[in-house]
Amino acid sequence: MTDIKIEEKWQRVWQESNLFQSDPNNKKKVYVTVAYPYPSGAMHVGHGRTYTVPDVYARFKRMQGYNVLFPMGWHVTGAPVVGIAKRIQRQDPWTIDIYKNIHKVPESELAKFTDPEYIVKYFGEEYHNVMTRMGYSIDWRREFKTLDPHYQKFIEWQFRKLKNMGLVGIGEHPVKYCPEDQNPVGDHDLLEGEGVGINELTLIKFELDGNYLVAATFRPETLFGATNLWLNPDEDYIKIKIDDEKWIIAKDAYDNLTNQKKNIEIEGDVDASELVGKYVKNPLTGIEHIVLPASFVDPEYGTGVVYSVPGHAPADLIALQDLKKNDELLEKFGLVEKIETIQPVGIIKLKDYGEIPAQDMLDKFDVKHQNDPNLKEATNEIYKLEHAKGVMDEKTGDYKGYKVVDARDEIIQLLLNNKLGDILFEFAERPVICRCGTKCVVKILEDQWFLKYSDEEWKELAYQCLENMNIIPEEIRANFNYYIGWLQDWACSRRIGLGTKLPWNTDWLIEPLSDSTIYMAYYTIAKYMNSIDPEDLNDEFFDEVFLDIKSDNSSIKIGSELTKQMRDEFNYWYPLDWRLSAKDLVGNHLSFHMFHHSAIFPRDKWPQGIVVFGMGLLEGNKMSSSKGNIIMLEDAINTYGSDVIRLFLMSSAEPWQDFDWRENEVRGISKRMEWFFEFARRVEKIYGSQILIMDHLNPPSVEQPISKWMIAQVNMRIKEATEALEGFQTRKALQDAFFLFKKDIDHLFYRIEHQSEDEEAMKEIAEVLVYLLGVWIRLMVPFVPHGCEELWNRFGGEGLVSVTAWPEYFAELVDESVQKGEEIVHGLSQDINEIKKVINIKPQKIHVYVAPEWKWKLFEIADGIGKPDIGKIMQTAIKQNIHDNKKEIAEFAKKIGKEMTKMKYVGIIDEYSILKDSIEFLSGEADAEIVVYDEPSYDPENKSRNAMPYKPAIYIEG
RNA sequence: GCAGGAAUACCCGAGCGGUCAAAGGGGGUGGACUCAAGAUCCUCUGGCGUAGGCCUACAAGGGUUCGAAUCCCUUUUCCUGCACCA
Repeated sequence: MTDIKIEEKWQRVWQESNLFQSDPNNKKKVYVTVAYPYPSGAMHVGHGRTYTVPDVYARFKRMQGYNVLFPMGWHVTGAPVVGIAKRIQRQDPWTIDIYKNIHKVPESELAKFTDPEYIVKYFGEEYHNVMTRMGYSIDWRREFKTLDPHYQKFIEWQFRKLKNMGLVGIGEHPVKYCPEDQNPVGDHDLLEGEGVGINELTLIKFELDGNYLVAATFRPETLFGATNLWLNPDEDYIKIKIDDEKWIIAKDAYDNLTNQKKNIEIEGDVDASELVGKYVKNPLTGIEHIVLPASFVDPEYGTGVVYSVPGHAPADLIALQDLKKNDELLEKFGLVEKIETIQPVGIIKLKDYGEIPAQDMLDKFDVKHQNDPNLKEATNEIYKLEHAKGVMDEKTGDYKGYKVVDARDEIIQLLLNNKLGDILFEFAERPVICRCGTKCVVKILEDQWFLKYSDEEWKELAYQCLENMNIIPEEIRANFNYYIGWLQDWACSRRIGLGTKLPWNTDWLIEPLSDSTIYMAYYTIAKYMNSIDPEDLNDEFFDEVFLDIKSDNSSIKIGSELTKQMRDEFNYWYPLDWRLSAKDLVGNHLSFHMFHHSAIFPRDKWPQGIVVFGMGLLEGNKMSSSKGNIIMLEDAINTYGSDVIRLFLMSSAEPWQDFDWRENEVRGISKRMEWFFEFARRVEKIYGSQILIMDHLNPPSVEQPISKWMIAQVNMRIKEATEALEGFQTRKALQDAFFLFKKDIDHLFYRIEHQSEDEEAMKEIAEVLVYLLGVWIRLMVPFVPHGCEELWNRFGGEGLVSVTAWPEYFAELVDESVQKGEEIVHGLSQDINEIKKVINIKPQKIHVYVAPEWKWKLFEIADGIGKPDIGKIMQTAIKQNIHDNKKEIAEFAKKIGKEMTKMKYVGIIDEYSILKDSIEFLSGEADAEIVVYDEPSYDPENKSRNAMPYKPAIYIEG
């Protein structure tokens, strides 16, 4: 690893020389941002990856000569730390344990964590420190917190703007809610019921003596097939007064209802048994239905009142059948005669099913009784089928021929318009339990403010924004398209948490995903804010800076010179070139990013590109701080040094893929990096005197094939790595710039081992090595900045390598025939070894024959034809009269048919001299004398006929 | 359920019509070096083979093509998101 002292030294040098403070100038700019962190805990290695990627890119672009802006801020708005502070306050052992042992917060600091703002301040500073220790090239002058008053002015401006454009609305909204905490809850607040959705049920009012038995249903269209109501006589029911109506519902259903309806009062208990046997009126058909007892009715679900459609609901049908068999119960409620007349009614036609589809489902799933577990599946199946394919039949009057979905929508409207029904929200699954242990309910929040992402014109702008963006990886584009279409109105106001107040209604806070959509614009002027009174930041000011909207000078309180400077700076950096964020933010943050930019800014300021991150794993398992399955970045730095961590994180997966932190592989990377530094020492030794790297930035001119080969490889690696980095492919870039580069060098050393005493040859090699070293240091700077800075300094590099030019790539040096030549030598050596292994003899002498000229010609002909068309190859060859022996041509042409597709033809190569040149190496490898022939003057077994271009023939003498 | 994506050798992963028995890393094997361990370097890591070859392979099945891990269809399995958590 790079010594931590050395890393710190360079970090100091960078900061002191203001290397990463970027201001507008004449150069071309690149502006890259990554999602600012929500600092509610310490930074772990997953965060390390997230912030290293933009740093690598920023460093790369800086070396290419761009003026690069890479800023950072802290997203401290939101509710989580409020909850954390509360839990710390009440000494919750689980929370205290995590903060003490996982986040390593000292006791004295922990005491202050009862203040949520202190928590984000504490971890904001910790992030800043760790980011500095990681060597990130951030312009810290632009650092801010989202609670800074200046930023809040910016957010207020943004929201007023959106509201004036008619893109903010007000309405009702159902949420998961904890009655104990009196707060909406998110998935992370739950002990149980994560990811459970909220369904919308229709309430149907069945009149009974001036009261209503109110049933909840997903399928109001089945009202036409209703035969009776179900109550559970074992449960408690109550009468409530709601507005002017009296409803009868289960007692357990009250909690949910009371959070969704206004003006509710409990009037008293109702004995369900007394209702059994009475008749209620169907609000849609006017038909009277009897109330019957059923044990399957769950008093907590819906209203605890169910209307029965035995024709289409398997549960109702089986319950009815059970009841008919239950003489005891029938006796008890005096239902014996009344029940006889109740028969299922089919009202929805379904292909391949009979008159009573519910019966078919009972049979299909073999449901035995109303508490049978298979019942749920039967219900789901028929629901899906009828929803998708069902058609209303003649018993449904006006709705005859309607598709189920359409009939349902119309019936809901009809019921609501005539006050015959209502809406109730309910969890799709239960239980949903808050961390405090309380059962959650669905609550309707009123006066909820929305961002109207459903607005068609706004969507259109977002689509256009997307269309002109670079998306990495490109496959994610389809997701964006989908999400932009799918997004509905987004509740953007909250009661709880830290944040900016809604400017027109200060009872509400702006929700955190909504206050972080265009803040990249704010970075461009953030460095000016120290000298500005936030109260002077009015809308006219922001309009002028960000939108070039001029207003009369009197309304802007900032000096016109300064205002202009900020406007120019914004116009210089914007549009944003790259936005980096996590994969799970595609459907919200990143999409909002496009929505808001496209609404507020003119087209030339719309964002240009997005890079999406994958997740982090630890030894194959998901990282999770709550489960303690996590490695803190600071600990990792102390163990390995930040260069190793950067190199590991960038090489183990591409940014958008999941990476896996494996201790074993991190150690492997550490060794590899050591090799890199060791290489520098080796070069120094071979070179023999002080290296002045500035004199070797360009490739030396060389004679030996192996030197030429090495220089070709280096330039190829430069090209590949550069292209990879342009597309944020850090892993591929490192494959080329590091792993394959190292392999090439290994090969070089291996190949020249035998000539280490040859002074003349080694002099040339030394030149090559010093050139290699200079290239390699520069290629590695974005990944391993500290170590490279140190090497650059040691070998007389001018200035800081962090701002030295990226290595140049010389296309003309990537000579395919040079590369092919080395491939031939290597391939020959492998072939010899393979034959040795197969024939199992100790060779005395190995004879090598290169292909005669006519074979090369034939190869060229075949290459020109392009297809393995033997006939055509033959014809052309004979016409050109390349060889006398037609039989040999035929034989060889056949061989070519097979071989030509297997190798890349790069033209004629002087194999003879290449092999001659490599005899020492080859005989060392084969452990035998090697003789190379351009004519087969000695060939007792006629092996020379096997010779092919790029594949010399071999004869091994035992 | 809806939407998007993925399936490659012991593991992670590259490859996206011929140069593929398939890059690179990890792990394993044998060897060099060493008193030894470690580190480092080299070899091998589907099967068979007394001449560089052959056979079987890239989830399964089918198809297009002179030729498919790569293109098309079907099936199976897995992952991610689905709204108020940033």
